[in-house]
Amino acid sequence: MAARSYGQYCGVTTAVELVTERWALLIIRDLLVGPRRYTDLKQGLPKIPTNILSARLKELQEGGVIRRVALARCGLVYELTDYGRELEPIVLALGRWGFRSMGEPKDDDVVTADSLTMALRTAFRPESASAPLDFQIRVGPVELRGQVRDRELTVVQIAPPAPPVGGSLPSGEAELRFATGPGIRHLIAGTLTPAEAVTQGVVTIEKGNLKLLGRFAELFRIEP
Amino acid sequence: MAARSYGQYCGVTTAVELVTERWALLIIRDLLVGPRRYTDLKQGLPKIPTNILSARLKELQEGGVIRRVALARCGLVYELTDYGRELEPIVLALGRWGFRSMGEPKDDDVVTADSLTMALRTAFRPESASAPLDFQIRVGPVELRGQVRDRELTVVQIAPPAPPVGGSLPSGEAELRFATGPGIRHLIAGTLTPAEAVTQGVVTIEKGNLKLLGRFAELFRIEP
DNA sequence: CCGGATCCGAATCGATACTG
DNA sequence: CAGTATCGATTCGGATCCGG
Repeated sequence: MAARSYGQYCGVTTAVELVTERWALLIIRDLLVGPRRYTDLKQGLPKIPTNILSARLKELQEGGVIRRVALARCGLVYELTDYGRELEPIVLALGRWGFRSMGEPKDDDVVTADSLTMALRTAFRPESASAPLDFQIRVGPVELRGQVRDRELTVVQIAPPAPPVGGSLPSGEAELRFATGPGIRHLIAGTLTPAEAVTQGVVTIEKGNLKLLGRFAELFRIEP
Repeated sequence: MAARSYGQYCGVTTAVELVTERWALLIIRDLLVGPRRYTDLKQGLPKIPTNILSARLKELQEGGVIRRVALARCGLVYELTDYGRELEPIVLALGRWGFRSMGEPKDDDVVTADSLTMALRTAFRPESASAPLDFQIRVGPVELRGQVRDRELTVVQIAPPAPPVGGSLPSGEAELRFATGPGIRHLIAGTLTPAEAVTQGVVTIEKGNLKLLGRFAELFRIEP
């Protein structure tokens, strides 16, 4: 199992050995949203083979990046250690960087709740978040509730059938609710105005108006 | 060749597909120091198979991360594109993060000029660099000249036999010159004082004094 | 259903040899 | 110098199976 060594004594190399093996950073991405059980991770990473998931979880534990915790009569969860959580700015920066290389999605590409949550976090610009905003975004079956307060973003995942586990839904209704798809990236990139996004069907406003969508587009942006 | 897809439409996933395949980030690390020819990369990454180096260089070009440039009658070099250079803060952050997990070096671990250059960059703290410093550090056969001016660090590699290619050596002599080994990480981590490092043989001062080594230790630090 | 372990074919990687 | 070619060693992917 021991990762084949790169044979260098160097911090970058050590980090690379710890977290860049196949699937490892995506596991970390999902754990940055919150603790997850084995099955959650498997669902959030539909294409990961179970033996690889097992192996990575084991390696990440040995590396001190994640921890396996038994919840009181609620099963097991994996969560990031403090050390692992320090990867957050790195993963967010990678997401921002990679965003600019996203082409069109392939046919079987999926958007998961965790990946969309992290995508919102990567695109969030605190410096533009002087005013609060409550919104709800839906991409396929994934629905998220976002709340911006005091230049901070909170995202809660809305489970399709049951109410959310753990965290409580922010009280009150979202001012803005919209459905969208892959084309949302043009709004985030600034290559489509909110008005264009709506007229071209990239975004469908279910509640609220263009002005609120404009606020959203100011808050979440990754420029080239 | 085609990297097996992770099947997710997400910026983090895109970045992971572009730069986390085996050896890719180490190639990028070395190119962050400067343009390198194929043979330079091969020497700086002694354990990389040549077919993998070829494959990665090809993939990174296709991803727009690096570029292949023909130098006027001087052969070919690979260099980062502007897009690729934006990975610099990410690689530096990864190096800082990984530093804290570096144990003792394995027997066949090497320290290369490029890895040591980047290590200095990862550990450099501009906020502590109010005063200038000229130093020269040697680890095994690798010798580097560092210059701190206006809270900025410049590192030049000193080739063992011939004078450095391209950049010119900073004029004047270094105030501080020392030889060291893997144990230097204890000085960087702050778990060894400069005095202890010298008395324990971790650092051998060849020119300058303990006070100057103390300045070095303030400038280059990664705390737990 | 949760949390994996096992097995096996396919793809990738590593080491070496070789070439324009 | 700048890579290709080859081939055995590893790892990955997909499916199945198992204990609680």
